[in-house]
Amino acid sequence: MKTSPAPTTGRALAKELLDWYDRHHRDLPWRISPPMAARGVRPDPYHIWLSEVMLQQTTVQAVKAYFAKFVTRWPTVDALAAAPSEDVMAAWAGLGYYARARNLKKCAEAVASLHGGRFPDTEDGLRSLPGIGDYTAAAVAAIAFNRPAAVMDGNVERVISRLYAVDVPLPGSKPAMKARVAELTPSDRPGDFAQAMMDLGATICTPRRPACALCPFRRDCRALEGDDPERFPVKAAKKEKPVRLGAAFVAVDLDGNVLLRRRVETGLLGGMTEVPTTDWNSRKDGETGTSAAPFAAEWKACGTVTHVFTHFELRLSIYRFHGPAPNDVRIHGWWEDVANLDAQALPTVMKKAISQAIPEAFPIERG
DNA sequence: AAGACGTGGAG
DNA sequence: TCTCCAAGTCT
Repeated sequence: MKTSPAPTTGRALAKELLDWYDRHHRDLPWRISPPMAARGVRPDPYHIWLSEVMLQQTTVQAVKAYFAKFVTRWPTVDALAAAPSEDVMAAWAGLGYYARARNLKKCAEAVASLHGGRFPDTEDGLRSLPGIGDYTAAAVAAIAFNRPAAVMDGNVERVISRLYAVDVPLPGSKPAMKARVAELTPSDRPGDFAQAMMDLGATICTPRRPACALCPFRRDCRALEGDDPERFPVKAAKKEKPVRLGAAFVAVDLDGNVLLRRRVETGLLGGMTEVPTTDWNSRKDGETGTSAAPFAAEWKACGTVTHVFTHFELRLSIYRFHGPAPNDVRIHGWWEDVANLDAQALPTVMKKAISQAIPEAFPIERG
């Protein structure tokens, strides 16, 4: 039988965590580490904002290369604001959730034109910008501007739900948990506290097999006391993914150009580039045929591509055409040199479709 | 307020 | 193979 943990004040918990962070923080490209911060070095709000948007529902590992690419190409928010949208979308291609890229551009333009190139330094000011929600507003306010904002992301939800053994399922428990975070957040180093909570969730208080023996909260954690930390956070059950079917048409002309189109600005893969496809629906496989092709020709079936999106699974039948480019008025879009496909705003599912039809199109990415 | 919205890595 | 999920936001 375990004894109850000694009652620990929020202030003491915060100190435990910050001490842990000083020794075990991760070094990340956009982060000013505690030793540097102690010398008065401050983070670049542009870097913090850019990284936070990229990190929404995305792993640190995936973000690193994109972050480096963006800050090299667009070193300031003004530079990003001045960039063509197509360039930004192409640079974002592969990272997913493309509304983030559209809003990134809009936000940069707003900061450049409405705020003279400087980010607002309050939660409310940040929250009003495109693509900045509760989490990102609090994170940028705390990390970039040292405001005592309560930062709660998936990591913090996990840490808090375990620390207090929260039985109410997410997302219903969110407001109560955010109140807990607000209690704990110190006025002294709120940015480091937020980053420490997230590092703790990412490296110690992990979804599976948490390393509780190494946790600065191990003496205070109600979930550990109950002996089953993995039970938290409690979440609502998720639905199963429907399957949708469609066909994609990869046309290559005699000069080695591929027919591409731009998708509409909103919705799935909005504003990104694609090869012509049918609608994606639940009709039986093979029913589509080539009647929906962008032009009448000898389309050759060359297999299928499966791609899993967040809320459905897509099975695309791939068709290939090679021959003279038809002069067909129904074709909207453009013919792009195969050698130039890497510079296009092609989402992963479209790269898969093109690779299936013409394997030499993306030689480096073939595995 | 519940569903739309991508992708790739880990176990 | 398959399930989960990673620093959420918008409508």
